[in-house]
Amino acid sequence: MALFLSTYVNKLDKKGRISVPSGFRSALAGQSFQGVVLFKSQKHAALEGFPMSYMEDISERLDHFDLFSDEQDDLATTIFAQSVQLPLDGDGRIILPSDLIDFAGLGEQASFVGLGHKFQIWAPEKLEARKAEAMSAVKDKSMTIPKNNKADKGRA
Amino acid sequence: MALFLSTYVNKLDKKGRISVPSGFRSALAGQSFQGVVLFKSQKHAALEGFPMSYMEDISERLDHFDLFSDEQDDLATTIFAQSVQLPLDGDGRIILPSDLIDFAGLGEQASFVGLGHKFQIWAPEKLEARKAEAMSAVKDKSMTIPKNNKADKGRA
DNA sequence: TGGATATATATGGTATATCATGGAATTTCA
DNA sequence: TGAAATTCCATGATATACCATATATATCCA
Repeated sequence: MALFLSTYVNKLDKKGRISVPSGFRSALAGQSFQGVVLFKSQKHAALEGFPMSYMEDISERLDHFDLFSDEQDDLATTIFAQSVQLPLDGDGRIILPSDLIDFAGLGEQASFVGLGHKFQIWAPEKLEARKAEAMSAVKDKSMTIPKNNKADKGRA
Repeated sequence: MALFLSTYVNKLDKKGRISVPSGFRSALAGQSFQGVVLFKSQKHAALEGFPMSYMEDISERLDHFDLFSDEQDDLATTIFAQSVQLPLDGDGRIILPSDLIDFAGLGEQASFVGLGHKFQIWAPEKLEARKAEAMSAVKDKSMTIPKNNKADKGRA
């Protein structure tokens, strides 16, 4: 599997430890860094999750700005400074830092939400509201998915 | 790890000694010079930090200016002439020169801020405001991350 | 088809290694 | 020979690796 798909609810233990769903782990196969990168969502009380390769990609793209430019500085501070790198332990778990647990309002459980090349982590209660909201937005605005532009294929 | 990620707060002792976060040290693995290069930021009361290999990259960028042009001369003087090379000691620490400590306004603690290929060192109090500023700038100006231009690949 | 056995995943607990930090000892250089 | 810088060592806190169990899923054989 190359994509993060569907939703899984797993338990968070006292030490902040939680299993990454097996399907998500296989999406990470072949990565140089066996683990995930997380940061606080700008829009929701949730965490954004990426594979390391995606962060490296972002870093390269930021190099297209002038060094020390406002854009490079602001974007890098917003993205990289706030992100944490969490390695998988031998059993496929990660340890969530307590400030991220607080930010997302996680209790005994957390939902892993697959979103293709990235995923999110939510408190299960809050996720329900979010899903309803997303579905009604798609419906009301009759949203559709754009054509795939082949010329663009290199980077999603 | 190939990138400088997240923010770590470490202690500065009386001799100006401070631990480089372990994650940052592994980003330096494989470098010919085991240590970092620091210089004063032009925009902030903070220090800019790079691995030695990246300084060569900066040097290449300066080659885009004409030799002996004002720009090249000024930038080179600002960056290269001011930078200090700090080796890691046996325990992964560096010693900050006192003028850099004063410039950044560091007290008992200092924050290492990961920004991808580079990092910054801040007084923790000042960093909070900076992060808020960066986040609102990204939001207000609707900054986005440029697509990766493959034609550019040779030099990022 | 049914039962039994294997495989993989999620989860809980414990032992071990690493890291950050403070201080002392030794070296270097003026 | 004195001051500064570098190296070395000790320690508590924290994070990492390890092991054990349970639950579910898949496989195999009779």
